[in-house]
Amino acid sequence: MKKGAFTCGLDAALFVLGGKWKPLILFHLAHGTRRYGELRRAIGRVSDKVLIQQLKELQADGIVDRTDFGEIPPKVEYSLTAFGRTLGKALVPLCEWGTRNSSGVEAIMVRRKAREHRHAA
Amino acid sequence: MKKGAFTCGLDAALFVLGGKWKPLILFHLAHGTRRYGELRRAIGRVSDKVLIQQLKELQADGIVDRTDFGEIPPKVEYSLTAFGRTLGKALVPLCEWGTRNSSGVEAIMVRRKAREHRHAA
DNA sequence: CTGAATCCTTTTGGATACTG
DNA sequence: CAGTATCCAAAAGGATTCAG
Repeated sequence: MKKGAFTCGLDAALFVLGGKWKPLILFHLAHGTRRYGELRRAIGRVSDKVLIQQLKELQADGIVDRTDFGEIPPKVEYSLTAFGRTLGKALVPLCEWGTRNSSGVEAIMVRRKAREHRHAA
Repeated sequence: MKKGAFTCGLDAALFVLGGKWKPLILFHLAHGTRRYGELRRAIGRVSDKVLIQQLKELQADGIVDRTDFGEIPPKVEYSLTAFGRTLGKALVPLCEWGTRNSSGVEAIMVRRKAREHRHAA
């Protein structure tokens, strides 16, 4: 490894869970194994394409496990690998921060939308 | 507040630091006040436009403070607000995860590039 | 039910040149 | 030094449709 690819560990972590829905996937799988449709409904408004794509990446990256029961009708379960669980744990404080400051963050969201709106005018 | 805008705190936190360089900005400012050019050099390969844009958002969101000394030549300093520091702290475990698993993450990066390359062929 | 394939829109980031 | 303005390329996400 000739060069440090990342300036800090944060970069490395964010590189792994870059993708709009990955953190949410981690969050839901941290609570247990989920079937595909189950996961999709839990996350809500996300397209199959994107969900599948991100699940595949997480799988290729060794974060999630995919178990295909090879049956008809199809049944596939997703869960976290041991590695994935360590990442999930590192995510907890951030999750707690968001929970503690949820009202503050929602205020931020409102202000951002207001700014965008002004800019659109 | 009729609806929970976020399914979990994680979403809220990620909403705030969404943007390629924001985590890195947090990281560098967590170690102290920085002048604009200083920050830019610390981060490395980032354009003025994007850095300024993200700094402005972080400022509008109450994460960073901007102090313009109103002098010639221009001198502007950036630092974290108290709120920003709490977010910085929540980021630490993730940073540590990345550091502990840096080699693993670099391996992931290599494999991803290999996949992209294969796909390009 | 799980997922692949295609097309399309939006968003994001970057290069460059210019200003007080 | 610390930005601003414009233009542009790339990537990411989403809608829809189809298949085993």
